[in-house]
Amino acid sequence: MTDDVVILLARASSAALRAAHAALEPYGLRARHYATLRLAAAGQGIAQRQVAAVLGLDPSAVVALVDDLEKRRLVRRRTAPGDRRTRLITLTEAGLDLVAETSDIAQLVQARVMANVPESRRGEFVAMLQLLVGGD
Amino acid sequence: MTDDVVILLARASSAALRAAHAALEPYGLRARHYATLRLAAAGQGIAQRQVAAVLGLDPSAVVALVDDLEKRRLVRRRTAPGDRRTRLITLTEAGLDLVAETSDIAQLVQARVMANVPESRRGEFVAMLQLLVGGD
DNA sequence: TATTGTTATACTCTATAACTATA
DNA sequence: TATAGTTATAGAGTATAACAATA
Repeated sequence: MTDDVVILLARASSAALRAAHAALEPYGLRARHYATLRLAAAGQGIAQRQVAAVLGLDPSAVVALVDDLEKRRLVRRRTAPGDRRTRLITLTEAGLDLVAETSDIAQLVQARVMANVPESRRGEFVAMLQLLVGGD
Repeated sequence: MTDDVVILLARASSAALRAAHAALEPYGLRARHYATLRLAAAGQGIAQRQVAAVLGLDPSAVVALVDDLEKRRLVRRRTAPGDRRTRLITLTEAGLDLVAETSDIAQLVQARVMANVPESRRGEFVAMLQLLVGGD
């Protein structure tokens, strides 16, 4: 088994994405769409810039992402009060319903992705990943 | 900071790939090309199937990968003695030189990728990643 | 001047299926 | 029948630059 962390991360990430996509396929969602819905569900909506920062995407990729969700009437873009440049992504009724309906999927996928990591060490693993991607 | 392991792995992986590509750019190599050279450097060469398995790529992607390296005269395809279906990837003189010349890059990239993980815990982190991607 | 979002584009990567030659 | 490699192709993702509106 290789100990090259670049290769290991690439393999782990692609396996995790495959697991997420398999679980979300019945709902016609990709991992990043689902993550965006969950981000928008917390609080009063979220700016596209924040989605880009959290998911590690280019802002231009978030435009396409939100376009998809808007076409499916799962989210709406609202102009942020206080800064008219910023668009806040908020859930529609249908979006709220979908998030509620799929609330257990995120945990299921996490457990499946880390199935080979002893349960007692998963918190530790996630904490180290958080350190690695940056302390914000 | 999110604790979603799918998102964290995606971010970590893309950051690691960016670091690897930045370090390898002067040599005109991508991470997967460099990894393949190092795999071929160990032992009597490596079958394309093995490259696919180690790097987590589809075999058809490895064809393109090896084509690139062959065009640059860094590797050769040799028919495996004992199984004429299998092509063993072996380094040319130029390939050997390049691997020697860049022998410190892999370690440098690893250190850079895990810069925010305490040095004493990096071994642990890599071990958990190895568990996660599968016990082979 | 700097930031948010947008459009357009070129490039890379991924996934799949069909094919060959060998076993 | 099964496996290693190959070809072709469509779809998804990535990276970049330029632009409008707003701060």
